[in-house]
Amino acid sequence: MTFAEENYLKTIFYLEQEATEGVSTSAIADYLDTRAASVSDMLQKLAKKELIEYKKYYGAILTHNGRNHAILVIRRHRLWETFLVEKLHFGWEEVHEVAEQLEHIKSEKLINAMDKMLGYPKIDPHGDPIPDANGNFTKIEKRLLADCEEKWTGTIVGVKDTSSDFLKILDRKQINLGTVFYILNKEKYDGSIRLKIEDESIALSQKMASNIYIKVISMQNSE
Amino acid sequence: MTFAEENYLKTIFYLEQEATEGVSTSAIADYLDTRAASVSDMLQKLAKKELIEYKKYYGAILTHNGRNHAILVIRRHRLWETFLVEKLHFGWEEVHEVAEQLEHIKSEKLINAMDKMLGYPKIDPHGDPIPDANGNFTKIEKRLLADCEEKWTGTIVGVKDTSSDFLKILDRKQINLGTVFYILNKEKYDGSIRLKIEDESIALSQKMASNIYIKVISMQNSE
DNA sequence: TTAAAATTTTAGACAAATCTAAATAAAATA
DNA sequence: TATTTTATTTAGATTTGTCTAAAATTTTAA
Repeated sequence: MTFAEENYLKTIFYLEQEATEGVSTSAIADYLDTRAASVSDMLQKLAKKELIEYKKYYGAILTHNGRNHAILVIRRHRLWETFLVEKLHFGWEEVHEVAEQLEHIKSEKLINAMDKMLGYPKIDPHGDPIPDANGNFTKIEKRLLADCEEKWTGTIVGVKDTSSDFLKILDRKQINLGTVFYILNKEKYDGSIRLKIEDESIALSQKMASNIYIKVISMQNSE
Repeated sequence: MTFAEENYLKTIFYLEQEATEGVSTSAIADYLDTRAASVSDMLQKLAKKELIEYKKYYGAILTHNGRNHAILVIRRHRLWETFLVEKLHFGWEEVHEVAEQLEHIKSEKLINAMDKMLGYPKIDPHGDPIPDANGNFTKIEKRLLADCEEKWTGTIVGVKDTSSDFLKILDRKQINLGTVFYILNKEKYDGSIRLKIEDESIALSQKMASNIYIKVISMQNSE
């Protein structure tokens, strides 16, 4: 399996989650910053290897084999990201480029040993789930912070309002991509929410909470 | 810089140490298990990039640039090997294949962080020196075990006599490539040597000691 | 429902790295 | 020194992954 093939499988896996039908040639081309013609060639190659099902002009979906391999590449990527942040103290922005290279290193023994060293983490520094050695992982749906309940634990994955004003407020409150929070309290009266982030208590209005995407880590009282 | 180019530079670096003149096409082809024609092509490419000096039918030598890059690749390789053995508890045989892949990961920050995490090691698990961030390393000369003294620590790097009979004896005594030993005692009378290997005491005749190449790790009493 | 626009595929080309087979140069030897 | 052997290079082909330009198909819209 070449680097290029692995990158295509990983991309198709991502895009499949949002697509209703097959993943289109142009969606892949956009994502990988390549030309539709190149994608078309590769899809036929992957289809011949039975890693995807592919009908011309219809798009691609992963086969059982293809999905397994895509999940393996994602497992490698997310474990390396975790290693870089936890053990080598890389910042959020710095990990992606390096993990894009490391995710193609072929050694089952290596990746399972990394997993063990890191204590079998379930979530990577961005809040995305890490597949285990059998390829199982809990799918985490992103939702608005405003739709969460008291005592949940989650991680910030994005914003709806991308205005500089809003981002500045988040910055000031130390809310970044990947920040893990615990919901101390949700006020029924006005929908305002109080979070605990790194042992500090932070208040957010309903309006702010409606503009922050999060992924739920736990819906139980983990304190 | 592609993987292939880096592998050629690394190979030329190794072979230069033994060659008197330029490194020959066929020596590189042998080492990389490839064809002379392929090597010839690549040498011209590397010469055009000013990574080697190359005269037809004469062989190659590294330029300043080429040498620096070769040393960087070797630094990466040996740091990864050290990581695999020290942190992930890989065996001697298992590290090489994986390190061959990892040595091509491009990130200065990554490799320097690994170096720091490992405590800036000077020698890899095979007893080979690890270049520092500036490319400096102490060249370790291989010598015969028979020419060593009491209380030295070293590592096995090769044999002079490659007969199956001799190798069987070494196997039985648990002496392998990479084995680290401490010289407990050297008998002046007959030149016989007693080693400590993994807390076991092993006796070798002068004849055997004259057929084993080692690298000195320490000439001080490290016990 | 037919014409225009957008998407997708095919055809042909290219760079990288390899190969085999043939040509050429260097080294060894008679 | 002339000839044979060995080593090296060149020529031409192949695979992988990409590209541009052109052809084919699907979608959109008049």
